[in-house]
Amino acid sequence: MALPKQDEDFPAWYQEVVKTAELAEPSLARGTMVIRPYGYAIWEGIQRAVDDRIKATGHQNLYFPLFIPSRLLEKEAEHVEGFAPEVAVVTHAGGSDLEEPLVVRPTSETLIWATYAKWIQSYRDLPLLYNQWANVVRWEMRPRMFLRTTEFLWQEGHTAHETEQEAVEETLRILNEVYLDAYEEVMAIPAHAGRKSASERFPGAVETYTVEALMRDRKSLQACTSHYLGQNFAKAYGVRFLNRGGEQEEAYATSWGLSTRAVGAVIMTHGDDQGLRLPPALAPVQVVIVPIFRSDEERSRVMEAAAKLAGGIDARVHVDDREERPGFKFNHWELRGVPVRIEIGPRDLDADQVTVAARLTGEKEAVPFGQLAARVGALLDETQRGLREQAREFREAHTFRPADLAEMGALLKDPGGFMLTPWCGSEE
RNA sequence: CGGGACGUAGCGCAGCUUGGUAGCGCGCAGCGUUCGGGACGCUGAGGUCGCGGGUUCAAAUCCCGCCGUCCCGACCA
Repeated sequence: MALPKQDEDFPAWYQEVVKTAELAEPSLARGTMVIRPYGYAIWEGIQRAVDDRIKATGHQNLYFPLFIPSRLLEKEAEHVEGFAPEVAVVTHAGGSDLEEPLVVRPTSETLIWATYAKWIQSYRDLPLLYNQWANVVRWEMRPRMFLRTTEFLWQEGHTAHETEQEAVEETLRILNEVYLDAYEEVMAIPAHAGRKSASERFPGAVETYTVEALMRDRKSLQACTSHYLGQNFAKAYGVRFLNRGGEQEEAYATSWGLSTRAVGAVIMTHGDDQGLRLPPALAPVQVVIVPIFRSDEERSRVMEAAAKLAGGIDARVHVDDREERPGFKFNHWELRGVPVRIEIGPRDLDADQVTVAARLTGEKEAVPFGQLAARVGALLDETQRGLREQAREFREAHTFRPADLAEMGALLKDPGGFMLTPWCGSEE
C-alpha cells in the first residue's frame, strides 16, 4: 500500500508511483509500455504546451512515415554510425523477404532531408519550419518507464535555412522559447539550458543544446535537445538551392525533440513520499471534490451541493462519487497529484463552508461558499509557483558552482559541457 | 553486452535445504455493519508453480538448457 520512501530507494519509488497512480505499465514486448489514460492525459498536457509554442514561433505540423529504406540511413556517415546499434529493421513482410530492408525510424532526419531535396530549389523556398508528432523506436539496453522505452512518443522539428546564422538562431529559439518556457511555465521545472560536450553530441550535429533538469534523486535528466546540424544533412541528401548571389549552396539544418520522457521529469521533479504532485497547468484534474456522508438523506444533500460548487469553479474539476470511504479517496487523489481537494460533508454544509486541502503543503482550511472560487483559483496559482520554487531551491542546493567545477577540472573533458552533480553526472 | 538479484493467483510473498493434497496477505465478487485520513465480519471466485527437456512410482522442490523481469555500469529523447 505505502510507497517506498524516496530517500531509501528512489528507483523503487519511481516505479511504484508510475504503476499505482496508473500512469503506465510494462507491455509484452521488452522495453515497451502501455500508457494508461491518466498518464496519457499528462502527456497530452505537455503536448499542448509544446505544440502551442512550436506554432507560436512560426512552425507547422506535418507527418512523415514510420519506415525508412535502409539505404537512405547510410548516407550520413556519423548519423548511421551513431544510430546503427539501436535501430530495428524490418527484413520480412508480406510473406517474403524484402528486397530492401526497412528501418523503423529512430529519428527522421534522413527521410525528411531526402524529401526536402525535392522541395527546396531556391532561397525563396526557405526557410522550411516543420514539426511532426510521432513515435520512434530505439533498441536501448536498459529500458525504464517513460525515461527510456524501446518505443517512445515525441515531437521532432526539422527546419531548413538559408544561412548558418538563421539556423543557429532557430536552434536557440526552440531551446529557449519552446522548451525552456514549457518546462518552466507549464511543468514548473526550473532547468539549465546548455551545450552538450562533443562526446554527447547528436550523431551528425555540429552542436547539440539541451535542457537539463535536476531530479529529486539529485541526478540530472536530459529533458530535450535542440541541434544545429550545419550543412551535414543537406550534403548527404543533396539539398541545394540557388542563393541570393545566384550560386548553388547547401541548406542549413536544425532538428529538435521532446519526448514522453518529459512525463518522467514531472514525476521525478515534484513527486514526494505521498506520490505525484502535478503542477496545476498540467494536471488533468486540478480540483477533486470528495463528498462525505452517511445516510441517504445526507448523501443527496451533499451531492447536490457538490455539483453546484463544481459548476462554480473555473478549473478542471472532478467529483469523486464512488462508494468508498473518504480516507481512501484522499490517498487516491494525493497519489495522483491533484493540486486541490475539496471535502464537503454535513458539518460543512451546516456552516456554509467547505474544507479545502492543498497538495503542495498538505494543509487544510475552511472556506465559505462565497469565497470558494476565488480561493481555489489562488491556491492553483500558489501551487504552480510553489512547486517551481521548491524545485528551484532543491536545484540550487545541489548544483555545483563554477568555483566547485574549477576544482574538479580533471572531470571536465570539454569546457562546453556542463554537469549539475559531478559525483553522479547525467543520469539520462 | 558485463556484474548482481529474482520468476509460485491481478499485486506482494512463503513453501524448495530434506520430492508426496499449492498456501498467506492485499486486491476481486456477494451480503451485512461502517463512512470527516487507506474500515470490519461472514461467504466465495481465482493457479499449465516463467518455458522446454531430464531424473523419479511421484517434481513448485533435484539436474540441464532457454526465456523474461529488476538493480548497478557503458549507450541513449
